[in-house]
Amino acid sequence: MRTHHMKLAGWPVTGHVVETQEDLAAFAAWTKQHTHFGFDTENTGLDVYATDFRCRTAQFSAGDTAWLLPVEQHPRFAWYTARTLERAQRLYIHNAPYDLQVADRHLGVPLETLFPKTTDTGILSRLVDSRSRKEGGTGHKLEELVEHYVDPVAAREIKGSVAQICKELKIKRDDYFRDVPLDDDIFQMYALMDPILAWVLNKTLCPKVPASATHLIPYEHKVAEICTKISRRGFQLDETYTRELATRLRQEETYWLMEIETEIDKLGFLDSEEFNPGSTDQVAEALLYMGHTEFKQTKTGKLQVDDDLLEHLATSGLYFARTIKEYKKAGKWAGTWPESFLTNMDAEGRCHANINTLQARTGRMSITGIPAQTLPSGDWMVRRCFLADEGHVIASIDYQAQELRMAAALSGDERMFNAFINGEDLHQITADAAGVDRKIGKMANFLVCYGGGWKALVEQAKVSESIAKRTIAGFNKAYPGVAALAKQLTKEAGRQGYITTLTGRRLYVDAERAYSAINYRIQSTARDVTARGLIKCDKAGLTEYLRLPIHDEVVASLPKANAPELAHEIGQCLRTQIRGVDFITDPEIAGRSWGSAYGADY
DNA sequence: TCCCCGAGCGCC
DNA sequence: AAAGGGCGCTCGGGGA
Repeated sequence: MRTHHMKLAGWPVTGHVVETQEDLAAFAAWTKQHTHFGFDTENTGLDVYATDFRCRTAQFSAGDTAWLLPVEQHPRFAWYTARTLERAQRLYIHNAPYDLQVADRHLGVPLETLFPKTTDTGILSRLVDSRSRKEGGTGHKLEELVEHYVDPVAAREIKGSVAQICKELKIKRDDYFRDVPLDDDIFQMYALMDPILAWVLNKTLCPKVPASATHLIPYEHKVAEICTKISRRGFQLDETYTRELATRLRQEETYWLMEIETEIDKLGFLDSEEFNPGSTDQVAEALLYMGHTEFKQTKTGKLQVDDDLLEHLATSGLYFARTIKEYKKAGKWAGTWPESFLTNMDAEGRCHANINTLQARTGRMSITGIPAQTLPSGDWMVRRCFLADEGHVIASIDYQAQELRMAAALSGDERMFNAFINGEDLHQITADAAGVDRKIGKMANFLVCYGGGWKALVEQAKVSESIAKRTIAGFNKAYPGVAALAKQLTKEAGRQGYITTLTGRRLYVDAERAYSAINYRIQSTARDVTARGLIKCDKAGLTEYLRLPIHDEVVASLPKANAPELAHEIGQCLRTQIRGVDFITDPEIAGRSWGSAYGADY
């Protein structure tokens, strides 16, 4: 057994390392004295479902003492880890979905056993302040939180120690954790400190959760548990189709690259070998040479070359603009979607999206790994990559106008409220109030909920300044309650620096953008509508069918035979009422692939 | 060489 | 009066 003596915020902390099987007796004796543990694992990587993933070590803490077990060295170390996890009454973990998926898949202790007794300090920190470092918050990484709340020096030393070694050895951080020998002192101290920090952060953060939000603590843990179960199940990839799609897009990219070279050669002023069509700067330069001078500027003063401009130039006959547009699109699509799906796929051909249940500053979820929330919806070719399970079909259950209904519920605006009750066309109402097309009325409706003004409408709807002003004024006339709410929340945000949502969540609002407050309240409360729906689905035993939550929509894989009933049941679970406004859902059943919900045959 | 940022674009 | 909100990912480019 090896023992490390360390310091945290001036206090001594002790870390013990199990080195041989004989050391296990001392570890077991220690665990018998405690019921609550900080917990953490070190592993070969971040993708728990990768075929070469291994759990390397497990660490427990109680108060100022921690233990490390070299799980990868002997099954008995893994066995003791699993028994300790099962026996614990309470676990404190930073970013529990990760470590609990490790325990589930690699230590044989299911999520269902551990999540109900876990406190995730990541969740606590987001309830205290949802903002990232960049947005002026504390951030949510372990090191960031420790630096802010516990001990800046220790935070820097811990983080710095590994960073420095990586620099010396000229390796990446990921490689270090995969390859470092488990008897390395620096590694051991780093690993031992983490569960101690989780323990300390729990103590520190709990009392800082605003009173209005304390009831969200168990709720957010339930939401995280459900989403972790969804991640664990994964979404079946159609590997053959996905490979073909990736290949085809790369071929298109190559074709357009050759077309670009031809165009550049024709010009004769640039070397086509040197020209990089992926560089916005160089494309702008080429366009200048071609005599186009009508550029907008980006906020750093560069010439703006976006889709709008290229499309405009292409339709007015400039083939070069077309080639750039198509080249960029093919490459971007290949790399962002099918190729990334194939990289993320596990041995059974399933993709495990990483669902961050409280990622956005409004509490909205985000999905990383496979960027499932950003798949093109105007075209089925990318969504076609994902399949319902064998014998299943895809179902999509989404809320009807979730955010606009939330605007009605939160503002209590009579006209908007009645429009939903009577099934009137909200977009037409705005349009009529301003004397514009329905399409523009619709844009204005969303824009106001996003805190936007007439200038944004000019950009988006391509209308004149006066029409845009008239439309926004029309909205305010049609729905005065929404305008009043926006004003009231802006004032509230300016006065106290934050707003509180209907569910009690505290959201800080930047003083210089206080007008965002209404959007924050709408978006955040809408997020909670979906999250509460997920909890109802879980209680009804439907989680095994869920594949992805996407803001105001849930995607599911349902057994073909009773897909309609199950889709209806999910829809009923998601449905809710707020202040008399009904949040109704549209269950839709498609075919085997997700693409079939967007027009694909299969 | 690595890391961070801006620009651009996909979604709700 | 005016103010478009929230994400993730890719690439190129500049600085360390």
